[in-house]
Amino acid sequence: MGTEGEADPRWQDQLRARGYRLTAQRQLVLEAVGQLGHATPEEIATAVRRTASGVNISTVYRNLELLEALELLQHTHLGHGAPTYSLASEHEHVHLVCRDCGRVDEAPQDVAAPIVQALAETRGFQVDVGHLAVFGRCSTCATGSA
Amino acid sequence: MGTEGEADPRWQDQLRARGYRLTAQRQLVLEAVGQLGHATPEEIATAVRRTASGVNISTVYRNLELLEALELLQHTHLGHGAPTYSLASEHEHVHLVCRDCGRVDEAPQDVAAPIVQALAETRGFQVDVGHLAVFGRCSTCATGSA
DNA sequence: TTTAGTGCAAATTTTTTGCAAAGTC
DNA sequence: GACTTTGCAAAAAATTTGCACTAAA
Repeated sequence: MGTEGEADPRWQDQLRARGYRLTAQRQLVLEAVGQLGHATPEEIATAVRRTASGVNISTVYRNLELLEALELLQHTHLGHGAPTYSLASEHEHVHLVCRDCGRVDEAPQDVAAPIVQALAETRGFQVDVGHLAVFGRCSTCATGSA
Repeated sequence: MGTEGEADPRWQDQLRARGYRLTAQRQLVLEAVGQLGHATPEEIATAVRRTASGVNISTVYRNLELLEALELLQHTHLGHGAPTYSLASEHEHVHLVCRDCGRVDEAPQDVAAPIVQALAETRGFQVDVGHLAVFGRCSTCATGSA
């Protein structure tokens, strides 16, 4: 593992190869997602604006959609209505969402191997591990109460 | 397994015991959720209105919230922004969401047993199996294309 | 009768869209 | 220069809230 919060350096070529253009906003959105980890569009917009003021929220939305279509990003529904985005290259893990404190932790994808295999064998269902969100209570909250 | 689309018959007492009242709208919402399976607030409202015209969407929202607080219902985030509700008593299964056709299938919770155990042991994380949504491609979509 | 619940309409919040101006290739 | 992308403002969706009225207990 060497990539921490960094997207595949060739993403700019991927963009151009498909006729899209490289813009500052796009770079910033991708960077912000890489740095933030799991972030909602709103959070991403805020982060982006810390660098370049005046980047519009709709631009963030449009770029998140584009970057996801290019498979540079992926989104998962972790909390309530808020979708959270992260780099596709970092998505090879399982999300652990604590329903009490709301914190999002990560676990290596091999913990999911048994369920992946079981579903593939019994029903031919191909699990997208990067999208796997597991809800429950983290150790901190579990020991704290009940 | 005997309960299909039916809530615990004592739910009315549970309501009253906590000082809430039994209303037609509440009954209808609970029934609709039981019949629909995985349904968004909008779908539930539509279903309810087939029986009693004129039930307001905000009433549906308020009752979903209440019934969930009473643990008669539970919601999960399966698709995009839409939370889907189902009876708590039927929630003892894993949701399989196909990212191509969008269909939601169910698998018995034991397929999740290994991951539940692994997370409990390695990190003390208590998985809420009823909330587990697994994304991927169903057998139909998987064989159809690539 | 007392207090909770409903309907309705208005306010929020979140996301999308149209279009002229600015930017990239 | 041609064609994308952006910013802005307005439009849509999706939820939530305030309040007078209705209804359950």
